[in-house]
Amino acid sequence: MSIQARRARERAERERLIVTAARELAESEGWDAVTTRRLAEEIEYSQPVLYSHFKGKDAIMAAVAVEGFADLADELRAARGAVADPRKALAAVGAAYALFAERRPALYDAMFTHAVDLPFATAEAPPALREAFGELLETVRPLVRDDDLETLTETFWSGLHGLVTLMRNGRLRHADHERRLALLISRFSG
Amino acid sequence: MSIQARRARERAERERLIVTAARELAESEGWDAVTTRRLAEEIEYSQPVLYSHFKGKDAIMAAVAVEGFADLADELRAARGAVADPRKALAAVGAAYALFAERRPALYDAMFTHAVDLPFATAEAPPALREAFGELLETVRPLVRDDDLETLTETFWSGLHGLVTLMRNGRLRHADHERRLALLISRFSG
DNA sequence: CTCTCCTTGCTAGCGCTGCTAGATACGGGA
DNA sequence: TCCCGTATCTAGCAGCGCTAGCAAGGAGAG
Repeated sequence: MSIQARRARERAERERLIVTAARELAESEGWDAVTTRRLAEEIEYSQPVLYSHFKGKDAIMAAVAVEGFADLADELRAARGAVADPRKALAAVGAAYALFAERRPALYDAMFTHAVDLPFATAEAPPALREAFGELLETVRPLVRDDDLETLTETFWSGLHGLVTLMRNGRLRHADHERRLALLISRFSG
Repeated sequence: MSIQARRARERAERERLIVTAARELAESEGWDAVTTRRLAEEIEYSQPVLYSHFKGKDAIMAAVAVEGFADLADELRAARGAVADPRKALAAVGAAYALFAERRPALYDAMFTHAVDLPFATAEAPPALREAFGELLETVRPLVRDDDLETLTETFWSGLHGLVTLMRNGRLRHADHERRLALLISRFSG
């Protein structure tokens, strides 16, 4: 029994190793550099080992994305907890969100641009995803009057997501980033 | 002289053929189906011909994206022109934007998800891109007091873009799409 | 302690991708 | 009619995600 336990443990460790390697490689050289051959070399195993852990490359990226959502949730929670006033909390969380996307573009891409088949707005969504959205939800809650909390949060989130993605693709003037962010937050503070 | 003119004309026609084929193939079967071999077969020429017109596949996608921006500009202009009241115009343009993204997802992807190296918020941006943004700008203009027209337009645009992209990737509950759109517009109408 | 079996990871290769070098055929100008 | 430049094609390269089938290792039975 304990032999199987050890094997299961080692397997789990190697799975974490794969996800971590994929994430670090993507963050340092971009997702184009994350090929199955390169990834296999990085973890010092052969290619087919990857497929004994994940269905395919997409599944590895999805696993990285889930990690990303956990990180995002952490950062949003920290930002929200640091400020007492609800309006300032909204601003802090919005800024934290934008900063996350700016500092970890590859991770953000995995979370939103790739990994489309990750279940999200359903009951089967991984806990990390629900948690990240939950942080936004709790930030918006004190500011909403009616019962449209979820809808309002989704809309605010869309605003943030639009800002950071258009920004990253050079669609917006780089200089006015802070002003756009402040403007978005002000429109959702009332 | 006229021989060269004819040749140049034929060349231009074939270039249009390539872009149109790429666009139709992407819209009917998705961008994954748009391979250089498939595209060559579609236009009834060999693969290398594509490279005598465009630097690579990305350049073809960028050309499709520019066409997309022209289409988007047309639809936004029509929506804006159909309504006199500025607030209703904002709603109409916002709805037209969302409808464009919903009805032509492959085209929207080419414009925003792919074709990242397309110059946008600079002087070198293709006219179609400036025109599409200009439509949003003119829609927002009557509603703005201060001199933050560009920043406000960019922020509103980000909101729309965020809504449609998160929506398309299953990140938002499908049912409340209209309410989110209305909410975004209301926040930018005041 | 030895033998057997099963698990585990490897080598090799398939069909595809974007892209290009070199050969070929075609058509205008002398 | 011949020549030459251009335009186009055939064939192939390196790399991709993924997998079939083989070899080696350790666990369990006698």
